[in-house]
Amino acid sequence: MTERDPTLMSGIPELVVLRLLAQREMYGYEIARTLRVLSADALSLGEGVLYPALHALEARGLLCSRPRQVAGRTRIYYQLTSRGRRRLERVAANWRGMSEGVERILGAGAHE
Amino acid sequence: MTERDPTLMSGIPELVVLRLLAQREMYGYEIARTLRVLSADALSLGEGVLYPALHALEARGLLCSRPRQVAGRTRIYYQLTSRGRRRLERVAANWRGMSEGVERILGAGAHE
DNA sequence: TTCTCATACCTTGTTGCGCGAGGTATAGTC
DNA sequence: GACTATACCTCGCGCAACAAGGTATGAGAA
Repeated sequence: MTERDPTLMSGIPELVVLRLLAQREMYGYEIARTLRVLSADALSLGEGVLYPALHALEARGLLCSRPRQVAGRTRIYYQLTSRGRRRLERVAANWRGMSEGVERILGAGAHE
Repeated sequence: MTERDPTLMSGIPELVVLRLLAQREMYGYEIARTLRVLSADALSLGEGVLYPALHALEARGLLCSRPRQVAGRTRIYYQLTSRGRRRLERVAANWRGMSEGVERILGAGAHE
């Protein structure tokens, strides 16, 4: 199955989740917290976004998970698969292209 | 009626259209062309995106339009209203926040 | 004890947006 | 007479983001 592109927009949850997990294994709640901290609240994925996203990503074979008991609580740790790593490169490149495009539009007209 | 935020994502068509029209009056086909050129094809809104977007923006009072006959063809020129101008500031600020957030995530981990 | 807060997971339903695929019409060129 | 560029439009699909809800544990305060 060929991986579809997010055509143009969005896919930010996918992008940032893949990016964080590219560094180290993390569990859902931790991802949410890290995202909030790193982005200074500019990016805060609600749990209604995050968890479904994680499940979808795993179903697509981009992540794999394993549960772990820590202090009586269940955490589900996710890590990137090799497919996930390749996917990250794609969506990151995509983001950059789009982002630069927008910046050019926003910056245009300086020569008025 | 209070203007809703695009919560987190997207709204790029709205953003770039408002931004272009902030500079000068333009018609739909011209907007599409300009977008393609300025962004070096990174941003190309299909007509199935652009025209509905223009209509929606006008319906929300952010644009106003006037038809003009040029060389036997009808062009519909759009320009920003003052509400549109205010809206542009909002969505542009929004974009920057979001964009910087993403960049921080993408750039994170350099200290590994 | 009970209350509340932080941790940690989850699902359901709605909505709106981006998009592809189509459709109309004129002007000019080959 | 066909083809391209200009110039507008609509319908309908799919999906992703979101809000709002739900479960359960552990720790500390009241």
